[in-house]
Amino acid sequence: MRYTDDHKQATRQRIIEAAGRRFKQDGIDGSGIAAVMKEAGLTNGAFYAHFASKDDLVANVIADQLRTQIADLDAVPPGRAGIEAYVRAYLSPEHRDRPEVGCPSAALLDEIGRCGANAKAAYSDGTLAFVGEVAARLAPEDPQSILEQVTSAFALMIGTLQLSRAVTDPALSNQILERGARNALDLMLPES
Amino acid sequence: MRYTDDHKQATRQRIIEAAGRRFKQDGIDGSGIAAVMKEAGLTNGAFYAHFASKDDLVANVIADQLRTQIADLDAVPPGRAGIEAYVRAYLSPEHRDRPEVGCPSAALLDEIGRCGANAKAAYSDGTLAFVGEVAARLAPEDPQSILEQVTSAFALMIGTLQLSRAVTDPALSNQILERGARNALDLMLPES
DNA sequence: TGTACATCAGTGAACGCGCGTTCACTGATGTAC
DNA sequence: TGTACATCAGTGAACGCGCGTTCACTGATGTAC
Repeated sequence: MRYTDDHKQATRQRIIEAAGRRFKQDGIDGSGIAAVMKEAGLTNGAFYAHFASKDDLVANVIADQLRTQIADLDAVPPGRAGIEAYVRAYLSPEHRDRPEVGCPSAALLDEIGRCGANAKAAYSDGTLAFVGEVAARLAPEDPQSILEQVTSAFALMIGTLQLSRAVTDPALSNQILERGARNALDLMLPES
Repeated sequence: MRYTDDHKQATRQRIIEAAGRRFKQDGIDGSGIAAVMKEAGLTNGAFYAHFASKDDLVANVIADQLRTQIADLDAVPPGRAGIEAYVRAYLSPEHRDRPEVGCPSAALLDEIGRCGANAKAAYSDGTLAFVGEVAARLAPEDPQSILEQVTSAFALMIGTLQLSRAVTDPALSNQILERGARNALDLMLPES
């Protein structure tokens, strides 16, 4: 082996993360291979040493994005208070204004719906794991009982963030976020 | 005038509607001018006699899509029963499986968030008018009182439909739709 | 320890193609006489 | 009523450009002796 064992893996991961940022900022269709590679500090030719095609990259980026989103839950304090803070941060003006470092679902969900089978499978698996993890934090003894409601609340959060990004009146945008947070929490934590 | 007064207007409208279908099916970035014009039964050269640019078309398509969505409310019976049927039709497998003739928000909202000011303004105005009309049907005496909640329920409906389109397991997809419909109705019609 | 070598991650130019846009032209139309 | 004409919606080829992808090459690396 000419290079250290994980040198190539590290480069690959760097490309995946750069692509994640670009995709979330400009859309999947709106981001070219050359731009992604430049953001990763490489030239376009190196791309095909790491991925079979752009579709292959897309599926890997989606899987990685959801893995990160799940890993970020580790920083959330256990119980309801933690989830409440998480929802408020998700539906905050800061998250709205920085899609490139935000939730992949809010930035890309309709485009993912038009992607190929691999990308959709990666999204499906990742999202199921994510809502499962949230449910486990809210009801450790029986996560299954609230899984559907957590999933539905997540759909509300995604739609709310997208709507807040598309609307031109800043006051209305903030109001949409606030109402969305209240409703998402009501769906997930009914007796609160 | 060589042609009838509204001949050119009719062609323009045909292009806008063809573009609406294509955009919702393949995305805005994923739909070329040539493909749109072909769907309208024309050749690409005629495009610039009707629109200044693709951006100009996009803004007009978004405005037209929301106008249609509002006009479609006329077919909805007044009162809660009508809205209930509307929500169930919106979150139905039929709507999920035919994005090209469905809701523009569900098909395109994250892409609209990345569009220019004109497109976002068209979306913003149209959506405000749409939720206003829904609120007027639910609370004719005081639509303002439920406007925020109707908007939030619409966000839930959009996110739910997008999620149902991205998920690969059909049973899960249907379950997401059903739960989303129940929750959307709970948000809009609290005492039902 | 020092040198020649094999490896292979990354370079950068090139491929055909479809994009958004432009433009010289066509030919069906309603009007003028 | 019939013919010549001006209008202009629509045609289709072409523009430069960036796309996804390919490939001959480079040069830094760890290994062998």
